[in-house]
Amino acid sequence: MIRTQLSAKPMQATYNPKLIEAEVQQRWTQTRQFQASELAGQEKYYCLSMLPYPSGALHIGHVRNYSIGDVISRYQRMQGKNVLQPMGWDAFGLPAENAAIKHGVPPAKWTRENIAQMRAQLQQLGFALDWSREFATCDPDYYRWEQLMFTRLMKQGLVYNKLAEVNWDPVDQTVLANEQVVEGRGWRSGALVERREIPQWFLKITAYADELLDGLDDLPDWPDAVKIMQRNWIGRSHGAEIRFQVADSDTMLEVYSTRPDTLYGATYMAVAAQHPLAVQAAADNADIAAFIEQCQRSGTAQADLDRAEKLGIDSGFKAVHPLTGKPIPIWIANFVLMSYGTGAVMSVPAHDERDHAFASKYGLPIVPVIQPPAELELPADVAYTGSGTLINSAEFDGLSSDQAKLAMVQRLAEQGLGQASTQYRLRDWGVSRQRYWGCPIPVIYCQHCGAVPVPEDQLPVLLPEDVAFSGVTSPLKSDPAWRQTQCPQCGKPAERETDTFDTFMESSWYYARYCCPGAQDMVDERADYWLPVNQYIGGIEHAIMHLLYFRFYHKLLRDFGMVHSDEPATRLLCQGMVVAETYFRKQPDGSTVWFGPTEVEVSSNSAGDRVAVLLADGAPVQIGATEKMSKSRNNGVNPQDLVERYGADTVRLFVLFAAPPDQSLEWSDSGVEGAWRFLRRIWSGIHQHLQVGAPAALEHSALTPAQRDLRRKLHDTIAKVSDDIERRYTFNTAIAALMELSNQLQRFDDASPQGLAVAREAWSALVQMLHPVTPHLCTHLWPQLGGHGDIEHAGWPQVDEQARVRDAITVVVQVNGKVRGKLELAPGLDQAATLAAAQADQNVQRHLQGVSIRKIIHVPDKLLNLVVG
RNA sequence: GCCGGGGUGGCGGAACUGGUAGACGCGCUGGAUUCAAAAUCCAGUUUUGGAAACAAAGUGAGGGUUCGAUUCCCUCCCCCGGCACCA
Repeated sequence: MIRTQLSAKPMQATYNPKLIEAEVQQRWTQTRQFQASELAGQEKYYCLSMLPYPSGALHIGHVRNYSIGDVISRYQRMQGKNVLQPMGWDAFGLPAENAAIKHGVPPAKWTRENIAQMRAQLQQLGFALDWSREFATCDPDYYRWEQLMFTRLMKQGLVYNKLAEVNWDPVDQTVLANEQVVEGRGWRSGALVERREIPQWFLKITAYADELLDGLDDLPDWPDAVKIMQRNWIGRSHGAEIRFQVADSDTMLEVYSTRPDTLYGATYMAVAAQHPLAVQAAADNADIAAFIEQCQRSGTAQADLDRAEKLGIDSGFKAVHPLTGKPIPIWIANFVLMSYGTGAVMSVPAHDERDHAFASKYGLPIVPVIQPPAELELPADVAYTGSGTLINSAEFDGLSSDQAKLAMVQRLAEQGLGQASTQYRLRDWGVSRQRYWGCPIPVIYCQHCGAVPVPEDQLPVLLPEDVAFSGVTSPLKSDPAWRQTQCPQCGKPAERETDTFDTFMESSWYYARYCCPGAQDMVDERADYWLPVNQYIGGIEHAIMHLLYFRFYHKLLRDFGMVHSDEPATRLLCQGMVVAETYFRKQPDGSTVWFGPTEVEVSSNSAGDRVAVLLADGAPVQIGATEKMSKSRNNGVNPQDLVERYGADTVRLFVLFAAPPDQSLEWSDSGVEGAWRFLRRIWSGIHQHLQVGAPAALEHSALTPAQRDLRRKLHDTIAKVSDDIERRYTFNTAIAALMELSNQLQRFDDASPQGLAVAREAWSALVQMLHPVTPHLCTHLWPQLGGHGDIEHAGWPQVDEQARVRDAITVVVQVNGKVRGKLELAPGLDQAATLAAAQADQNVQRHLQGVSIRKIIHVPDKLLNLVVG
């Protein structure tokens, strides 16, 4: 018999995770257990968890994400697959700049120290990661390829520059992220934020809108919620472009509408404050000028704009209705955005809620043109937004909405005033950020040649790392030596682009780079072995933006011939967030300081309200919303304390057991004790089992009923756990099933040779099934139970269907839908036999007295419902 | 505001395809063990009535479909995520 290093030692009576976890992890490192290579003869399985932002310390949300990935990876490995599970760092981004401001540490140094700390924490948790492929997105050897890609996209015409709005802090003279705008004010200065237009780079994701939308149909193993959200985000709609002439002028006002059938109901137009007509109107009208200025005074966040009061002012201009020829007023409105479509809309207050509210407020006419179906009863003074029959629409009266849409578009086309059009809600991807800690955008501005991509042989454009960072101006912008260069085309002095990329750029292609560490191009042929990703796992908060950019980038890589599939990941699991309460104090300067859950104590006051005090000074802090754990809210729970107290296996087991992965989890560590007790019971149960003696060979025909019961439980459990892990992703119910098996196994007290054989089969399978969840413990126990070799390569327990056959099943008897009895019956009984058994039951008899059975519903082997009266 | 998800015992959750509501775990109560405590083990634990058998109510609120609804439909309330510069 081959004895492994671990089995040579006698088993200790008590479970000591510290000892065995360190020992097992050391062995994994020595044998490079999880280093993956491209093995042609073996089926590959690429399991990828979203890469973390190195915020400084792992929080429970990370543990949840990576524990899920690790269970799937280890399960697939036990199924015989060649598994790749890599890890890296999404290392650029705002928090490093914030830390630099707060603590005076250069972002690069802060980031790299955080990475070292978090890597150590991940290793302590025992995830089966291939560390040989690790990288940080701030490594020049990573971002150089992203710069190369961008210059290639420029040459392909998939990149362009245009003016776009940003949040401008007029006091700090800096651009703010939406997150840095709090109630309309700059988070540090407290100044009212303004919208300001600056030139920015865009990627033409809209060129792929149709493919991104239609491709969702080819992703059966992505959650519906994600696909629906992406569909709505892309927002393909079919409608018409309609041109309204501005009265007494040659100017045409072009609008897009999905409801050309309501054209006769258009009683006014609305244009954005930045629209040329608005600017023109403001030139000789102080009120309009003041209104336009007022419109500038808000941030750019869409949610805030939607919630803001809808305001407008008459521009004084009139538009000519394209079909009636009548003049209608043109208003300037704060809810129309220049960056959307044409910056102008036609308003049909009778059939659009927002237009209705606006028209009511400003006394604009409301003309109904769609008659709702007769059976619909509608409250008065409300917009009817459905379809119906046309009225008040001249010769179009009587047509249905659908017919009218076609007819109106045809008429407009004949008159040269419009045509059918398909539009998308999706906007091109703005990738410019006015920040220091990001990937430099590889563009040189030349007075003669314009914006020129940095030639490939001059890449990467390195980000200087040893800088002093004040937080107001980017070191790139303030360093003339870095900025100044020569134009690659004409050789004359020129300036570098000082903006950096949106960090979504880095996280859009990292999955491909993991496949080919050290490749001398963006990716190489090894990507063809590993891609697409078999299982992608990450937070539901990434359902739209990251996952859309990720899909988009894959299509770009495909069109450059670098990958050969249409979608980056075939299966997706979105875990719910781990959320926790937040605690804060407002500073006199208007800023907010956030405190972590370990820094405060929460209790109830005499009025029964929850109050919190800061432990450090005993003074109260405010209790904020319950939100996802984040650096900015400081509400992350560090798993380190739990790992030190209970070991990694207990922590992994508990986060998986606490809730199904797709549900959000409000953090509380009560219950960790239960996970810990369970592992201790497994340990002591096996210890006792080994003490009793050696098991005989299993003889199926010689088993007692109790022995058969245990085997049935075991094989039911194998079937359930396999299904829960592989198909349902409900690790919580898989663990519950293993607990049930363990409970029955501990009660099974049978020292006979066959009893020990059945117990040994069950303990061994239990340890195998638990291995993906608590790998250290199971790796250690496997050889004790006589398992050969690595548990990773021992396969997955097989279901013995014979063992699952039952000779009796519970059938529920209902009378009028209420449970009145439970019968233990042989399987496969027909309705008559089941009814006979039910009528023999005393309690059922009681409920059948004095009534007659009117109807019988029989679900074989499950239920008998007697409808009586 | 718009899009997506959720709401079940004291708590986390289970019930997978319309068929036993509350698996599993935490907590709590009682008991065993102990000089004592911790740990461990055993029993109980949705609410109400009852010694029990059993009965009634019960899955955010209200309504509907059905022999039967946590599950399907409608209206509403609350919570969470996203909304294009947090990642």
